[in-house]
Amino acid sequence: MARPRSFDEDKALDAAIACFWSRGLEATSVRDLAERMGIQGPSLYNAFGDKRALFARALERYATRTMRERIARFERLNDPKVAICTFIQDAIERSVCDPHRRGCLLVNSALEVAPHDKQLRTRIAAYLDEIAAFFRRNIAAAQAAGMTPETLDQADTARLLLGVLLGIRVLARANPDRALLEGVAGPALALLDGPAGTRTSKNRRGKRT
Amino acid sequence: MARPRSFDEDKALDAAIACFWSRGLEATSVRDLAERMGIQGPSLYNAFGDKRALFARALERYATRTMRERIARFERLNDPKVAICTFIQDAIERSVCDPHRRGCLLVNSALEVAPHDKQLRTRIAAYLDEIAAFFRRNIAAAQAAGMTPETLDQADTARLLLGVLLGIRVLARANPDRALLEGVAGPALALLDGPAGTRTSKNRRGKRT
DNA sequence: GCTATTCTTTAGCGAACGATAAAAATTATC
DNA sequence: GATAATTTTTATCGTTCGCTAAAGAATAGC
Repeated sequence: MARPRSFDEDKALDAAIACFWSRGLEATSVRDLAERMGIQGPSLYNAFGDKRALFARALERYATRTMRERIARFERLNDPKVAICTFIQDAIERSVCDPHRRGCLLVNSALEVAPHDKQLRTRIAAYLDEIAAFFRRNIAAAQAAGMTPETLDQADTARLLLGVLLGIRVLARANPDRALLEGVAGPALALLDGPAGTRTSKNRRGKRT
Repeated sequence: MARPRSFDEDKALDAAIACFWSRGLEATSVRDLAERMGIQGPSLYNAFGDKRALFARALERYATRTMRERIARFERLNDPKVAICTFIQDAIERSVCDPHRRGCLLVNSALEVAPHDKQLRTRIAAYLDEIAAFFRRNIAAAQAAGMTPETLDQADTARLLLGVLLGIRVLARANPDRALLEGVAGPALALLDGPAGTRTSKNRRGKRT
């Protein structure tokens, strides 16, 4: 009953993600977006509303395709401590091998966008909370499996790991040095093993390289 | 031998700091800056060069008047562990009582500016390194005083604390909740006391509120 | 094939951007 | 008071910004 859309909305969203990821929300122009998405400006407005709404859509897609995908993938390993360590180590690996220093779109948005936009802030806080919940869930599982000391507070340790993750992402924007980033992560991940001298075959992680 | 400047350069820089702190580098216009600095656009260009050069000057002044001032003030307490804890706790306090969520200009700049500007990135990395050096210096002093376990790696623990600080600052932009931010800091600061059960009158910190 | 509906394209709106040329104003030196 | 040097002011420059009106193109229902 009407002219069909001539472009793939998901592919267009992926192009928008790439734009926002590289330059952020404010510094990305609608013209840049339209060009990378392979459409004209008015088509963008027709399909997505305005730049901010497109950003919200892009961020939601990023959360699903990147953050949630990783959480699900690492949890399928069925080793909660490995899931946590792999998640952090994966962020370090990506930071070190990221010549344009794009970092994480979610972290970038938490800093650039959250303070100035109440609606997006709520969504961003919810995404961050999903990461904290992932950490907490796996800390609890590690404790239940006797791999991590019961003395660790689940909520606070999860918060620590979230803070460490964000810190790594920020630090990497200025200085993506592996020794530095692994230095940040090391003592936090070591907490999961408990104090030296209490380690058994159950709670010792493999050597981190 | 020439017309003298009619404005105070430091007061103008303070106004520029306020602008960049609230909205970042890109989102702050030269017109905003000139107005808040109480001068006309061309006077700004005459005195500081361009927007980027003004930003560099503002950031350097911020580093001295805010970051270095706090480091010096907390180190004058002559208790290395208290200096570290107070630094982190101070950042939390400021984050919680910050209705505009301005955060820390240095952290904001590390994320917004560092990836896109090599010169500023070098400076920002150096500022962050000053913070890491503060942490390391005081960890070493705490160990020398028998207040902190020798088993802690000085460099990595300092890096962890830097990461935690940055993480707190980012997290606060989206969700400046005291329980959340203190949850991030708590397990990291507890590391300085060593494992529960090994604590003596020398290594026990006061209760954190 | 006509109509109704939606999308795409062309063209451009007014506003804000970073930056500057040129003139007026203010000082020190002589 | 004249001169030279610097700052301040006024008035823009050309560009880019987010966004949109209007016209043309493509589809489904009849």
